[in-house]
Amino acid sequence: MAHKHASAQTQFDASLQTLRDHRHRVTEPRKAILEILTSEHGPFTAEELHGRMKKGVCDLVTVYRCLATMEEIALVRRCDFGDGSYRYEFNTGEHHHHHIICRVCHGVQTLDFCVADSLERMARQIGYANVTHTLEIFGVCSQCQRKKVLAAAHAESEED
Amino acid sequence: MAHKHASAQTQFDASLQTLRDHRHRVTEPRKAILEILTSEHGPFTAEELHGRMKKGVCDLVTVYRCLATMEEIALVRRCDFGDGSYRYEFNTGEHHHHHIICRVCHGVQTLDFCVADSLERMARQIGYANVTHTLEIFGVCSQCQRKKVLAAAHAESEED
DNA sequence: ATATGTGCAAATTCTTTGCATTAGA
DNA sequence: TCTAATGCAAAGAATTTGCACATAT
Repeated sequence: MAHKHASAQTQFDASLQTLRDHRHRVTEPRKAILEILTSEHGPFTAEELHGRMKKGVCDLVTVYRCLATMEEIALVRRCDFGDGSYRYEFNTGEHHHHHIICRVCHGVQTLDFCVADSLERMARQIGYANVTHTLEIFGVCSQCQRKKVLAAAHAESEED
Repeated sequence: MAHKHASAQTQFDASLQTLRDHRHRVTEPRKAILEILTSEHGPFTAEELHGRMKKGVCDLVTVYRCLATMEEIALVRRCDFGDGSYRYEFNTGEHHHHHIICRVCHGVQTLDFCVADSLERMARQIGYANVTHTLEIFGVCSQCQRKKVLAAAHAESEED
C-alpha cells in the first residue's frame, strides 16, 4: 500500500520496452508522447499532446499515428468525454481508474475506483474474450453548482 | 417482476409529452425518430435512424438536430462504440443497461446489468450533482473467437 | 400570428491516407 | 542496409451552421 503506482520513469522505460517487444521502433515522437503520458495527469487529445511537445518534434499527423500504434499494443487507452475528440492516457494495466467530467467547466477528476472486475467477469461468462471497457462519469462539480445557484438568484424567471 | 419495461407505445406517448413539457414542438421528424427508438432495439447512428425512416420524412441534418434536442432533455442517451460515430438509444431512465460490442464483427449485445448506483453514489459523495455515466464493454464474441482459432490453424506462423 | 423547426448547401472539426523522404535496428 | 516511421498535403467522414422557407401551437 506504500506506493501503488510505478514511478513515471519506470513506466516510461517499460513503455519503450513494450514498443520494442512489439517490433516497433523507439522514435523521437513516440518518446515525446510517452514522456508526457507517463509524467502528466489528465488524458490528452492528440492536439493537446502535440501542443505540449517541444516545437518541431513532429507533426500532428504523427501524433495520431503514434497513438493508434500505441493503442493497438495497449500502451495507451482512449477515452471519450463526449465533446468530439478522443483523449488518450497511459495504460497502467492493473491500476485502472476512471474520470468524472464536469459538464459545465469540463474539469476532469480521477476516480480511484473501478468496476472492471465484475463487468469483465460478466462479459466472459457470456462468452466474450479479450474484454475491455470504457467508462466515463459526467456531472456538475461543486464549484459550478455554486455558480449556478448564484446565477439563478439573479434571474429567477427561467426555472420552468 | 412481471413486465419491467413500459410498452413501446407507452414510452412513445410519454416521450411526446416530455417534448411538450420542455416547450418543444411535436413534429413529424421527431415523432419518426422516437417511433424508431421506442420500438427497435440497438442504439442507432443518426444515419441509421435516417435510413430507417420512411423516405422523405426529413433530412439527415434534421435527425442530428432532433437528437441534440432530445439529448438535452434526456429523452435519449448517446453511446460511443469507438468507431467514429455516435449512437443513440431511448433513455428509459430507471431501467439502465449497457452494451457489449464485439471488436471483430461489431455485433452488439445488451447487458441487463448496471453499475450506475455505486458509481453515481461515489460521484455525489465527492460533490458532483446531476451525475450520469457512459459505459461500454468491448470484447470478442464466441463466434469470432472460433473463427480466429480456425484462421490460426491455417497460418500458424504469425503468432510472434 | 409567430416563434420554432426544417431543408439545402456549405463550413467546420477531427482523423486518416498517399507518397516521397528520413531514420531506427 | 532496408523496412518502418514521418512530413506534408490533401482526402474523408461525421457533425454543425446559416439562412430562407414551412409549420406546430
